[in-house]
Amino acid sequence: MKNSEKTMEKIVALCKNRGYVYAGSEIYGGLANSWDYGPLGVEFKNNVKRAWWKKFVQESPYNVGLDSAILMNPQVWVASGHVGGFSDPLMDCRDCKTRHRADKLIEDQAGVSPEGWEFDRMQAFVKEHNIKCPDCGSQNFTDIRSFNLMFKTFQGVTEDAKSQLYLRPETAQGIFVNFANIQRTTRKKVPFGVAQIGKSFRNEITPGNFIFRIREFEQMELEFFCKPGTDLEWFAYWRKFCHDWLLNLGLKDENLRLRDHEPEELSFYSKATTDFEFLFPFGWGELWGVADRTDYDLTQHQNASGKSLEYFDPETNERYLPYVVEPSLGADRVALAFLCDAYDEEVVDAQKNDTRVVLRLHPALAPFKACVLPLSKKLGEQAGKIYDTLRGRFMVDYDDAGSIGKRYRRQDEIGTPFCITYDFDSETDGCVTVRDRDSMAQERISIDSLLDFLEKKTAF
RNA sequence: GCGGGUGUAGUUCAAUGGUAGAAUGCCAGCCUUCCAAGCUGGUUACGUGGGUUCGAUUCCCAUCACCCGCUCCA
Repeated sequence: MKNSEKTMEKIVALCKNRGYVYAGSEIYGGLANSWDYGPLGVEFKNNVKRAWWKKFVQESPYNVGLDSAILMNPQVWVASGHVGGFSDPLMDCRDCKTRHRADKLIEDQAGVSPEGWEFDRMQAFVKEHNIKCPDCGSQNFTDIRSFNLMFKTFQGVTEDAKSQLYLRPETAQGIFVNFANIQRTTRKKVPFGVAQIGKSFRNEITPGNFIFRIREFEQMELEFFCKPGTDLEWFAYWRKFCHDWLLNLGLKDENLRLRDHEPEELSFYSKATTDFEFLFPFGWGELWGVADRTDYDLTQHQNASGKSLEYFDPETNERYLPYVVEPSLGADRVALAFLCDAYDEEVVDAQKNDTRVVLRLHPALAPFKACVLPLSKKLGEQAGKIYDTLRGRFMVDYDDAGSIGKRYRRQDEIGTPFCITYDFDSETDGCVTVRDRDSMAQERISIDSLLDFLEKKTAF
């Protein structure tokens, strides 16, 4: 099908109807932009995470894993810059109803950098210098409001300010504060990396687009520590590594673009950044940010904590703060990208207006690797034995309801790569028919070789 | 959060100031020897809370959610 025929409505509907993703808290009227992964969704997302972990940790000679706490000492967020800098000064134009960042308007129109200013000062400046709405020219702005993107919560049963904490807005800081622990205990030498998968929370001003921008989301981050001066080489290395990972899992290159940030676009801590963007039905959206963060984070934490985070290089007898290359991927986003990329409607018979919906997921990502189908309900007992055997090693489904064609279609729609049909000859010849989701080709193979077959076909 | 629109079975759509119908899906049974078959039966809805009214799914208000813009960046 054409990209233009793919719509979010279709994909969201499939997700809801088949048990990939449901609206959160639905029986209570829902909760804005919260989504629950259903039985199929959790398998799928786990497969995405597993595929990432395998490439970035298990198979990597450089990297080790970590699972740090969501709640951290609040000083972490002061040092990282999130408490001060993670809130945007926003004001709305009362006339044309557009929203703007006050600091950007000041910079654009007055040529003054308001970095570090209090909101009151910015607001006074906007009035004094006749800053205008860039859309309609009006000066009729609302007051500047602060939108701190961090979720606040409390530790302990009393809700006083002393025990106020934040839910982490990124997993990266858990890695930075553990840098010395990990280096010492693993005896890793620079260059090495620390990978982490976990939930993060941001009070996004405007979430939306299904699971693309949600307030509670999951990140898959790698912080790769290297010697200063080698950082740009490693940046290029990980940029390609990430690209290959996406392509090997079947993401179409034509729906992907790598956008290198212009120098003026770079974050204050970053020396180089590449955004991996995917062409969603709603447009290009960022999937993966690969950034050279220099020694910004380790410097901040070393200064704020007073603990040395320097690395001693035994080969050169030097001490230095490593530079960091950070490929940071949104798990929900990349899962959505795989879903959108895989979604297909194939016309089977144009005259009968017959189309089948196929989710062409990489077999390693598909929730079910196979579905066992008895050709007739009378064959249920024997087919059930095959199902029991396969279940021990793979996520497999079983379906005996309806015609065989209908059952194939059901599996196509949820992305199951193989259907295994037990028929009236199976008892005598010890073979079953394996039907391929994408080609619809059928192959007769022996029951004994099914495990090996699936092992080979669904590996990543 | 602001402005505009929407809200009836799982889904797609009806009707109505006197409590709702269809198609499809789903479940069960019969039938069926490899690509949405057929027959029979069954299941399921007025987002939530107020108000007006003898009575509201229908009118009004609020709230919640969704869609489109503003904003963002994993």
